[in-house]
Amino acid sequence: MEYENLKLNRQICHRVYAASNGIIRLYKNSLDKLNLTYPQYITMLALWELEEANIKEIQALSKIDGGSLSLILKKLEKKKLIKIKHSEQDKRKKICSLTKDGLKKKEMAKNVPMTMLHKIGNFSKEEIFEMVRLLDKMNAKLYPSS
Amino acid sequence: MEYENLKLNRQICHRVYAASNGIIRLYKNSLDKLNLTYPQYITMLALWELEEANIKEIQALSKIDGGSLSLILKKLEKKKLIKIKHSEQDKRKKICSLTKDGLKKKEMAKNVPMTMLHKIGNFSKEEIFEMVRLLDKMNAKLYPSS
DNA sequence: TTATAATACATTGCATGCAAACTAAACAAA
DNA sequence: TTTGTTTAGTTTGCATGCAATGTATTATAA
Repeated sequence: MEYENLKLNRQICHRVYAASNGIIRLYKNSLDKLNLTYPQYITMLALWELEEANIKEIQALSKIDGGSLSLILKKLEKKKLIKIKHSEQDKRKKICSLTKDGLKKKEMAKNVPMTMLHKIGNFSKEEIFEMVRLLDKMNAKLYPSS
Repeated sequence: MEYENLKLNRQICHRVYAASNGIIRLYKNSLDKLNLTYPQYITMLALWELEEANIKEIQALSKIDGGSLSLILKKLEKKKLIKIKHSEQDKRKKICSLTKDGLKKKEMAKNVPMTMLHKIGNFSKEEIFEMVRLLDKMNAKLYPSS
């Protein structure tokens, strides 16, 4: 059939799209308790890991685009979870770091990943490993820089 | 380490999120030529498949939420790709169907799926099959109704 | 039959996602 | 040094994504 490839159940892309939206929706319960949206949570994950970083570094790790990140960081600053200061060496750069509250939130978020992993399905270790491998292969193509 | 699970490279969810955004960005080139955004394209895929359907049916197949879909369908109607009429049997329902232009666009979109599949990586048939299986397992949990 | 609940959509408010345009600072070449 | 260019971030405009609210319309229970 000429149009067979256009059927939705043939689309990997649509599955990823649906999964991503579904996962974010599922996170909402846990993240509401932390007073974080999903992209804000991803940004905090990056900062909990880097501790101190400029925006470009956060962008590279979080894979959130600069425009969105700019706004997200401002909101996190307003929530007093992070501090933003200008770099002395390079005044174009801004350096983000955690506040005490931001670090405290890390403790509160400790169990979120495991909770979520269970919620998205009963995957075996092998399945998770394979899923990670396949998604990494895809993301390597989608984000050539990183 | 207590916080090891919070590292971004441990997150399946973040990989899916990054992949979804990356894929949509990648689609843009192809979809610009069709004058469709990604969600509009997904909606058209659903209608090319269903030919005629009410909003709830489109929602079930496309997995786009009702609020967004409502607006997307209006835009597709404005582009003269679809027609929207009220159901006679049940006046709450709206029936969407393709116009000639909408059907013509199907022909123009014919090769988009294959083009995109190549762009997201060199996956073997087995890898694609496994990816589909794993994503379907996840989406079954995320969209229990469908 | 009438009050009540459920259903199908529409609308609203807020938070991205993203391309494009813009600003300021650092670099590089002539 | 002066000019042109790259880099780091910001801002803007448009299109979702989504929960919550609102509105008809239909189905149901008393």
